[in-house]
Amino acid sequence: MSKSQLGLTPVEAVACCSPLTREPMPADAAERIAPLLKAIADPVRLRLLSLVASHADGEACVCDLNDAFELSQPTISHHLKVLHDAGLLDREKRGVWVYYRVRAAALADLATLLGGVAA
Amino acid sequence: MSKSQLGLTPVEAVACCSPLTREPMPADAAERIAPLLKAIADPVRLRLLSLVASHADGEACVCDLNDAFELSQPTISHHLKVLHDAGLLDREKRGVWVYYRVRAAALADLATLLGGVAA
DNA sequence: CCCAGACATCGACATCTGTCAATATCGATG
DNA sequence: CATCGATATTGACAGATGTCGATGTCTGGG
Repeated sequence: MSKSQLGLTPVEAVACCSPLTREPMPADAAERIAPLLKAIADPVRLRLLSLVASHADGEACVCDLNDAFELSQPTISHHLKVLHDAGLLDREKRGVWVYYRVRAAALADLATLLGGVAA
Repeated sequence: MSKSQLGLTPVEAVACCSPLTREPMPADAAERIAPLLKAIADPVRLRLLSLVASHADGEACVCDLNDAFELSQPTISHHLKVLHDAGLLDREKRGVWVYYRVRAAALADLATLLGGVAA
């Protein structure tokens, strides 16, 4: 609970604090952005993103991705799903194989946003 | 386990895959970066970072930060510790009060790195 | 020297997360 | 249509994470 609800007069606001020079990130924006960051805040998923982006034509099939890690196939599939659900990877099935592609715009937006916080 | 350990000759490499056009992020880099992303992948910590950066002189005292959330003081203290341990916030005690300041360079590095993944 | 206030640490708890083995689904092929 | 290979889904489990109340540690003032 905030001190301002204790019936103090405004004048009693303590002197330790500096004023705001701009509006901080609103709570709803933070709630919207945090899941995207959670999606990439894992070493395996970071490498998956980078690996997909490093393939010719910007796309990679799952069999390539599986072989790049010492992890079970379901685990890689799970990480790909997390990235896809977050909107960071596009998914396309062609015949037996599934190809993933990086949504560059989404990543770029995140990068811009981070730069903006530091300003 | 990778297919290449099953005794297949190299020629049998399946045809579903496209080649790499650049080196993907190395595992050790991913292990180093992921903790930084984990640190900011939380709505409260995102708002804390933004709130500190939005204060005059780029610093804010904890009392200001506590009042901005409907969370207990230990919880805010915990989040500040996470950000500080990650190297994203500097901490300075002046008298009774503690002031936090954003390490802009660290955030900028992260932003650059994200932009680089999409490339 | 003791007290009050600012902040951190501790211990506990519910929830979320990463991982695997087992199994299901789906498309090509004989 | 029976089967095989490529991916996805499910269920289970250990460990990490966010939150709180209680308590500890400083620092300045009486």
